[in-house]
Amino acid sequence: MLETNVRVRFAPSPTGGLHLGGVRTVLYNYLFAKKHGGKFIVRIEDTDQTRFVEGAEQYIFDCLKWCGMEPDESPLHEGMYGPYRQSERKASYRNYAEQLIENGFAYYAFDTPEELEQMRNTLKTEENPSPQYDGNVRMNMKNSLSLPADEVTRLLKENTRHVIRIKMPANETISFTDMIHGEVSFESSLVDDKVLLKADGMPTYHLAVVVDDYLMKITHAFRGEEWLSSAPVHILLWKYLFGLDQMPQWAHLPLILGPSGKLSKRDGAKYGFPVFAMNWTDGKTNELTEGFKEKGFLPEAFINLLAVLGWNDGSEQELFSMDELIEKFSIERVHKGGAKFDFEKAKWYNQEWIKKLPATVYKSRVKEIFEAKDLFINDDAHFTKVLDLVKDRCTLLPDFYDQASYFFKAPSQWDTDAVKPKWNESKTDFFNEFCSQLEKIESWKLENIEISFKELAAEKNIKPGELQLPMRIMLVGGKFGPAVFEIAAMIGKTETIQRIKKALSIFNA
RNA sequence: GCCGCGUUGGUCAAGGGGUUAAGACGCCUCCCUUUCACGGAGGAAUCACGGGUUCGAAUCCCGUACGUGGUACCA
Repeated sequence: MLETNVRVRFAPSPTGGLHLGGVRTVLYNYLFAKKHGGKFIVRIEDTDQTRFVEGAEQYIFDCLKWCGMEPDESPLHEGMYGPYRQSERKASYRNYAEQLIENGFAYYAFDTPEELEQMRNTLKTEENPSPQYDGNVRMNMKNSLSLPADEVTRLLKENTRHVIRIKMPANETISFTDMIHGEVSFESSLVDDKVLLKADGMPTYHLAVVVDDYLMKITHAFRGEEWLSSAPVHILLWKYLFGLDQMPQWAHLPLILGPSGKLSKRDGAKYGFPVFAMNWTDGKTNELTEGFKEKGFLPEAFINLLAVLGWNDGSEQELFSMDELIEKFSIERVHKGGAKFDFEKAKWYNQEWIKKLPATVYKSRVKEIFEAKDLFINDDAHFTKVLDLVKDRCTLLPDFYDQASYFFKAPSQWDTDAVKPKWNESKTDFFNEFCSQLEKIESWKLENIEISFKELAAEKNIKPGELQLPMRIMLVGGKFGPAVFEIAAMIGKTETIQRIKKALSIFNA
């Protein structure tokens, strides 16, 4: 393998949100490039103006940035092989298409959309619901193969709308070696004469990938498995245009599936999990599709869970940082079969990464969540301490609000059902006296509070355990959170006493 | 319909002729903790089916079923 000049590319069309499968395709490209000291290129495939969506390109770059996968070359950082948007390379494609015609590998086709539809309708049968424009029908259509030469010249001269189609050979077995699937082969007679250049002069994907991969010196082409069926067209184009020896090595990545079949935006709404990397709002319908970021995922976790959805290094390791992935990734170990996305497991990865990373890494994001709920933080160091204290209990970033807001704000509701059944006067008495004891503590530390609490409990002959739960409810409002004395130590003397007194009045009301 | 690709517990998966068929998520039980988690110890649950080949098949071959992608002047 040529390690020195590996060049891979991610080639999205700017038509909407970036979903799981897309991010994983980027990731595998990125990992492969970094592992081999190569370049990771992003090329925007915007050859279909009808599907162009405002803002979609910027959105893609935002997602890549959030994930920590910055391209070496892209429309934003042009390298030596620009431009990096296919719409801006329009001029270069036609020559290649015409070169194919000259060599007998392609032809002009003048059929109108209506004529194409008519052909499909008349040829359609139950056994063949979607007839192709292929070797069987092309001589009955309007193209430079079926029409007399002078007629073709005339049509061309009159600027008749036309496309250029590849002429699939009659009986040829087209095969290639996929880095994941191994040897894959197709019969040329079963593949249709795909359009290469559209009537508006734009190339289709088929022509554009081949030409651009060549021009951009792409060495390895990784893409979703949905492309496997059209691979024979690409192989042929490489053979006709640049030579098979120049062709990149292909890898067709397995699909990521949803709970019931293929993963769709709908699944997200239906099962309550994100499918896009980041929030995406459809410009036309104004419909918002939630992203992993906004759901409260850490990019480290998102990358990790995507990496192992269809790949593993053969060991028992489950948690990988980006650097470890770069070190250990190998395209050959990518699975052949599609994998069903499991949100429960995805959450587990996030929880693991929250535990693993120091709170300083994600503190600003948690702070934003707090602020969105009108809880403002002024002491950052203290905030970090609190987050580190409660992070074992959080799976998604918004969980921090439930797990930590009471450190900054006294509870306004109390789980009285948890205390009332066993509440009595002697306990009221205890807590009243405990408050006076607390007043006397000079060094407000966890141990001192706990000692004071236990000594008083012994004196009053009450089991400390029976008092801890009420105390917890007093301080946090519910049955959750870290050790009570830890909480008391954290919120301070005055606040602790205030909360106990307030709760006492509620419990005894 | 045709073509391509796939198929190890519910999910992600290791293993690729001889294994008690790893591990993880989820689920259940117990321990820790008089909160909730974390952590720890256990448990239930699997080689899609049918034929071959072989002393021996989850592993190799062939069928079938199922899933998935393509079958556009979309990518």
